[in-house]
Amino acid sequence: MSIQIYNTLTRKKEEFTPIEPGKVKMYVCGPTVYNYIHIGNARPVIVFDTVRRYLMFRGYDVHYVSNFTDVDDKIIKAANELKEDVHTLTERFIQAYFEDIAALGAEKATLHPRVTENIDTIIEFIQTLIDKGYAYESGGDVYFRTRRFQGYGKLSHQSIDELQIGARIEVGEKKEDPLDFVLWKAAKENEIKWSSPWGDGRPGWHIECSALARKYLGDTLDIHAGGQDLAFPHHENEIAQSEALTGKPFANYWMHNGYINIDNEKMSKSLGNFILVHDIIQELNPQVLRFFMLSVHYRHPINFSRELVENAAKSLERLKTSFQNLQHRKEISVNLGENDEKWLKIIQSLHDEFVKEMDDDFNTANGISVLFELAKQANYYLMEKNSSVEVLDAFINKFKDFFSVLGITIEEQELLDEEIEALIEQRIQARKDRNFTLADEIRDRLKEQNIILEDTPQGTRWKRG
RNA sequence: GGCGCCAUAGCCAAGUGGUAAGGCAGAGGUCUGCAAAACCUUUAUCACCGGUUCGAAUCCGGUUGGCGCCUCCA
Repeated sequence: MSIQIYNTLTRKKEEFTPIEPGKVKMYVCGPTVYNYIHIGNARPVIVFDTVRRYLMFRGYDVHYVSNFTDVDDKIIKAANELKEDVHTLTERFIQAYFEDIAALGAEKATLHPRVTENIDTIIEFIQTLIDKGYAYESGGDVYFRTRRFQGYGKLSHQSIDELQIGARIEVGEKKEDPLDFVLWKAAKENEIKWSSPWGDGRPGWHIECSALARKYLGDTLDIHAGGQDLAFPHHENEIAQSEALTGKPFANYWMHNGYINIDNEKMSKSLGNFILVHDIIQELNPQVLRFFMLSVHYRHPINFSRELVENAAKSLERLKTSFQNLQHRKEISVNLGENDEKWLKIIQSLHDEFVKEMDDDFNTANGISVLFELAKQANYYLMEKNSSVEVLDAFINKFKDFFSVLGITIEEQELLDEEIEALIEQRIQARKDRNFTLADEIRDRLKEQNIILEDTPQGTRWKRG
């Protein structure tokens, strides 16, 4: 079996074959760092981190590059408003970005190149496009000659003439054609700038990804990913730039995640309904947010509301409870399992099922349902009188495997302090003495300290509430 | 106008030709000193109309209702 990926380019699921066996070159468009990321930004972070984790789980060596756009109009505007210099501002939000994605359980990319640290590469890229006749300088700006590139529109499946109708034509236009887009922008007064063959200025919006992807991953990527809204024009323009330059396919597989809606409306700056990750994780477990996002297929829209997230939290709780109960049982179990073979077989079949679901275009929703099946089987197993360490470990490790692919952390239970241990012992004795009044009193007291006790045929177990 | 998406139980959500996964919530039950956790039972002819097929939630056509991109945006 092999991994199937839905490719925006062909609008089909295709078998995934990397350029170099065993190695995946993956590029994900990163944030423009002028503010904290919002939960819409968080979706590709979570989704493609999971894709990466799964590819690694399947044995691939994944080279994952994600850029920082650390200079552009919005950044300059924000810096002016805050009376902060551009670099200080972007550095601040880059650090915030790392904190946010860490909370969301996303690993850092293999590389996080910044635009401002790669100006030379970008200038060189632009110059080559000019030399090849794909770009031209005009009044200090440089533009890409869109119509010159055969195949423009192939990603978004738009014909160039239809695009022409929608294209905005600005007053004082310096373009030869409204479809042309800027590669290099001449600096206005008092703006951050770099010198170039075309005068002082800075890179345009789309060029960085083409230049950085090529510099760090080569002419052709295995996977290029980003939000659906980037497909046009951003990714379309990237293809034009890169393929005009190299004459090779820019990326073999294009992946796009769906939007997040708030109360069934698109989250957008103009509607003012966006939620910052930085804020929401103050009141909401970021792991729950991640689980919530993975419970819907990545290409489908997802609706965000407190109610739905709470629902996700309860679902996740069921899995964690099952996992914790396995661990508790292991602490007090005797190695006496009778049907080990049968249980190990069940676990193996669930593993196979998980792989099958995830192989199918990273269907995390179904992957999670396999986790629930694992929990169900684990709960059945815990109903048995005897249990073996081997089977318990097999369950525990399978939970860990699956959670690790999804990027969900199951924190180990912190040990109890001696005082509480003593109380639990005291209660066990009280129950033996059938002194239930005292037993219940102790249980209530511990509950106030957020320690929940549960009595099972194998003994008393505890968990934090 | 062009390109495209969605409509599945009270809620969320898989499933893209063989007779509806999973979770949450609800109801009833089992276990338990009580509780908790768990387990069992229970809740859908898949927006509507027509067609293709031995057979469709799944394919085709149409209708209705949502929505996205085409312009900075994950």
